[in-house]
Amino acid sequence: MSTTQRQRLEAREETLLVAATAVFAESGVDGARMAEIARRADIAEGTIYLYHKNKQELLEAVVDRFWRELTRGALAALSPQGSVTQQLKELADYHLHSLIDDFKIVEITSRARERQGETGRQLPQIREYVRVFDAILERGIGLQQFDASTPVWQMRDVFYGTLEHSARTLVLRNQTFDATVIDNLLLLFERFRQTTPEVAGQTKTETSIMDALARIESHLTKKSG
Amino acid sequence: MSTTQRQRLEAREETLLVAATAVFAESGVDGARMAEIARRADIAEGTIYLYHKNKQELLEAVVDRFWRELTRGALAALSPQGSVTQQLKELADYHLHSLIDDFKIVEITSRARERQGETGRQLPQIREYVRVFDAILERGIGLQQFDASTPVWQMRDVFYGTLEHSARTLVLRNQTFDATVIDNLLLLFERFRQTTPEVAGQTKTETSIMDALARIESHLTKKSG
Amino acid sequence: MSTTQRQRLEAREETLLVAATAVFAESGVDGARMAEIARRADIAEGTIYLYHKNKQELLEAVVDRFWRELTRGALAALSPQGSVTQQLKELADYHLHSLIDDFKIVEITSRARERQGETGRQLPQIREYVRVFDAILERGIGLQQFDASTPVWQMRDVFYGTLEHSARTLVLRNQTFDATVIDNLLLLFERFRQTTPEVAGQTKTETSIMDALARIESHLTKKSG
Amino acid sequence: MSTTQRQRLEAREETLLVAATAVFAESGVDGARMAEIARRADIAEGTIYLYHKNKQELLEAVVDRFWRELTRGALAALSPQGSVTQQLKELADYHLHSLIDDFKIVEITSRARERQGETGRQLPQIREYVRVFDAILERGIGLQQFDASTPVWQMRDVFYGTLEHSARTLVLRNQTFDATVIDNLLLLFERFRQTTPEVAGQTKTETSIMDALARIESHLTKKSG
DNA sequence: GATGAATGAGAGTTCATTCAT
DNA sequence: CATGAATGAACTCTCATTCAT
Repeated sequence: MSTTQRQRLEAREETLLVAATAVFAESGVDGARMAEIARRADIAEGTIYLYHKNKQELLEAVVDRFWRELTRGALAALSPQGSVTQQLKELADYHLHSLIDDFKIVEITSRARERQGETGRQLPQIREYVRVFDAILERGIGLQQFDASTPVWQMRDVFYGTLEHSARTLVLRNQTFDATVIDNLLLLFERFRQTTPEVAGQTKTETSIMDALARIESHLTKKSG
Repeated sequence: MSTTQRQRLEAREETLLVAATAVFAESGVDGARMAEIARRADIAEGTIYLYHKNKQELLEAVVDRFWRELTRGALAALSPQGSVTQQLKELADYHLHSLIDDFKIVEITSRARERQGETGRQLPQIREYVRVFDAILERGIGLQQFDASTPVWQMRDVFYGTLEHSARTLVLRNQTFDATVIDNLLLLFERFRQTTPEVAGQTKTETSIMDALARIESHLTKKSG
Repeated sequence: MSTTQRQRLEAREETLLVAATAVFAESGVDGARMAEIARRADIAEGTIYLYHKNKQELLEAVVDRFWRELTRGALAALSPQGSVTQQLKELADYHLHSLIDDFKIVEITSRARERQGETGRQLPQIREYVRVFDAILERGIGLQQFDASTPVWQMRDVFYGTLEHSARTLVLRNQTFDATVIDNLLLLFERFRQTTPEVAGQTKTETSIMDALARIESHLTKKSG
Repeated sequence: MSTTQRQRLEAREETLLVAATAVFAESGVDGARMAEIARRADIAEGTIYLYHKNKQELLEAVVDRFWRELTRGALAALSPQGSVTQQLKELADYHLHSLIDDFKIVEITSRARERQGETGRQLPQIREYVRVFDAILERGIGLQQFDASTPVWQMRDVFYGTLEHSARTLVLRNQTFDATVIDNLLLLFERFRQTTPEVAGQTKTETSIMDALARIESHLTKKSG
C-alpha cells in the first residue's frame, strides 16, 4: 500500500518534470506559465508547490534531471569495449543528437544557477556529464594515444564548443543531424594525438571516418603490444 | 541649429542604447525593466517609445548595434598587412575578449529573432560578423595555405564554437582572458593547413604562438624548397 | 458543499456585474476604471479577469445582462390577460421608467458591439427585448385591431424612438417619469388602428388614458355594431 | 495684411474643427487622438492648444459648430413659402439625412456637457436647432392647423425621437436614407392636426406623400366648407 | 505664432503564489 | 494530500499636455 502510494508520488513528480521540461523548452523560463505546466501534468496549480518551493526551484529540478538523464544516456550510448576513438564518436553522435532535440533546455541551463550568493560555479550535473568525455580522453592519455601536454579542458572546449555551435547552426536552419560535423570534429582530434605515425598507404575511399580510425588503432595496438 | 538638434537626438539615441544594453546584459530580456533603462538613460519612460516602438524592438536595436560594433571592432583589430595566421589570431583574441565582456548580449541575441513569420534564419548582423572570419579563411584558401576540401562553415563552427564555449567556461569561473585558449585553437587550425607554406615577406611582429607557427612555416618552406 | 461553492461563485459574478454596471453607468465605458469596479465588488482587480477576459467582455456581459433583465421585467410588467392597448401602455410605462433609471447603460450599449468582424447588427439581447413590443402589436394585427399595411418596424421606431427621446429630455432636465408622454404616445398609436373594434370582455382595470381609450373603443363598438 | 493674417487664422481654426469632427466621428471621444487630429489638420500637436485649451474644449467647439451648421442647413432646406406640411417634410428629410451622415457626432454631443457645476441643461446650440421645428409647428398652430392642446414638446419628442431611432436602425444595418420613414412619420403627424384646413394657395410642388396629404387637405376643405 | 520632442501619471492586464476547503 | 479561486504587486505602454526653441 505505502509502496503504491510512494510510487504514485514518484510517478507524479516525474510527470510534472516532463511537463515542465516541455513547457520550459517551448516557451523559455519567463515565458513558461505555471498554469500551463500544471495543465500538462494534469494536476492543479497549487499541487506544483507541494513538490517544488517555487518556479525557480522547479526550473532547477528540470535542469538537474535533464543533465542526469543526458549523462545516463551518454553512458548507455558508449560501447563498453569500444576503442577511445569509437567512444569519442559515439559520444559526439549522442551529444549532437541531444543538443538538436533539446537545445532550449541547454540554453536555459544557465538560468538554473541564478541564486543569491552563488558565486557562479557550473552546475554539478553538468560537471558529471562533462566527465564522460574526460573519462574517455583520460583513458586515451593513459593508453598514450593522446598527448598529455594539452590540458584536457582545452580539448573539452573544442569538443563541446564545436558541437554546441554546430547544433545551434543546424537548429537555426531547421536542419537535422549532420554526420559530417562529427567526422570533421574527429579528424580534428587527431591533431591531439601523439606523434606516433599514421599508417601509410591507406585506402583513399574511406567511408565514415571510423574505418580509418579503427585501422589506425589496431595498428597502434600492435605496435605498442 | 538643426544640426545641433539632430546631434542631440542622435546622442540621446546612443545613450538610450547604451543604457538598454547594460540593463539587458545585467537582467536578461525579461528581467530588464523599461523604467530602469529610462532611469539609466536619464530620460522619461515614455521617451523610449519615441525611439523604439516597444521593448522587443528596443532589444532588436540593442542587438543590432552590438553586432555592428563587434564587426567594426573586429575589422579594426586586424593588421591590414598581416598574414592569414596572424589575422586569425587577432580575430580570435578580439572575439574571446568581446565574449568575456559581453557574454549576456550574445546569449540574448537569439531573443531578437522572435518575430512572426521569421522561419528562423540568423540575424544579418551576425552573418556580417561571421564573414570577417570567412574572409580571412578564404584569403588563406586563395593563397593555397588552407585546404579547400573542408567546408568553410565547419571551420567556422570549430572557431566560434570553441571560443564561445571557452568564454562561457571562463565567465562562469569568474576568470578573465586566457591566452592558452587562443594558442590551442590556432594550433588546431594548423590541421586544416595545406603543406604548402605561406608566402614569404609577412610581418614579423608575431608573438608567442605566432613565433612557433612562423618557425613551423619556415621549416616547411625549406622542406618544400 | 459544491452547491455552496457554486452559489458563492454565482453570487460573486452577480455582485461583479452589479458593480460594473454602476461604474459604467456613472463614468462611461472609457471612464470606468477596472480598479474601481473591483473595489465596489469587494474583490481584487485580478479576480475580475477570472470571470471576464478583459474590460470589453466585461462590458458585453454587463450590457447583455441589462437587456436580459429588461426583457424579463417587461414580460413581468404585462397583464397576461390584458388587451392590446393595455399591454402597450404597460410596456411604454415600463420602458420609460427603465430608460430614466438606466439611461447611461442604454447609451453604452452600442459600445458592446465593437468586435472585429461584426459588420454591425444589433445585439441579440436587444432584438429579444424589441420582440416584446412586436408580439403585442402582432397580436393586435392578428385581432385585426391594427392595420397590417404599416410595417411593424416603423411603428417600433415611433414607439421606442419617442420614448427614448422623451427619456433623454427628462433625464437631461433632471425630471422624473411623466405620464403625459405615455398618454400622448398611445393616442398617437390610435392612428394605426383599424376601425374594427377590439374584442369584448377585456379587463376593466384600465386607468387614465385607458379609460378614454376604452370609451373610444366602446363607442366604436356600438358604431360598428 | 492684418486681414490676411486674421483670415489665415480663421481658415486654420476651421480646418482644425473639420479635422477634429472627422476624428471624433470615427473614433469617439476617448478614441480620438490629439495627434491624429493635428495630423489631419496638418498642424503640429502643440498648435491645437493655441486654439483650444484642451481636448474637452475642442470637443465642445466641435459639437457647437456641428449644431450651428445643422441649424443653418435646416433653415436653408426649408421652402420659405412652403406650407407647414411641406416644411415639416423638408425638415424631416434634412434631419434624417444629417443623422445618417453624422450619427457619431450626435451621439457624442452629450459628452460636450460634461463640465463641473453644470447641473445638466441641454446645449444652447441644440435648443436653437430644435426651435426650427417649433417655429414651423407654432406657425401651424397659429394658422389653426394644429391643435394647441398637445404640448409642442411632446410633438417634438415624437418627431425627433422617431427620426433618431430610425436613423440609428438604418445606420446599424448599413442602410441609407429611407423615404418611407418620413412618409410614415408625416402621416402620423396628421393625427395632431385640427380638422381646420390649411390655408389655400400653397405651392403645388409637393410629391409622393405630399400629394396624398394635399388631397386629404383639399378633401377636408370641401367638407368643412 | 508654431513646433514637436519630452514628459509622467495612470491605465489594463498578467501570473506566481497562497490558503480555505 | 490536492485543489483552484483569489490575490495584488508589478509590468508595459499610451497619450494629453507642456515648453524650449
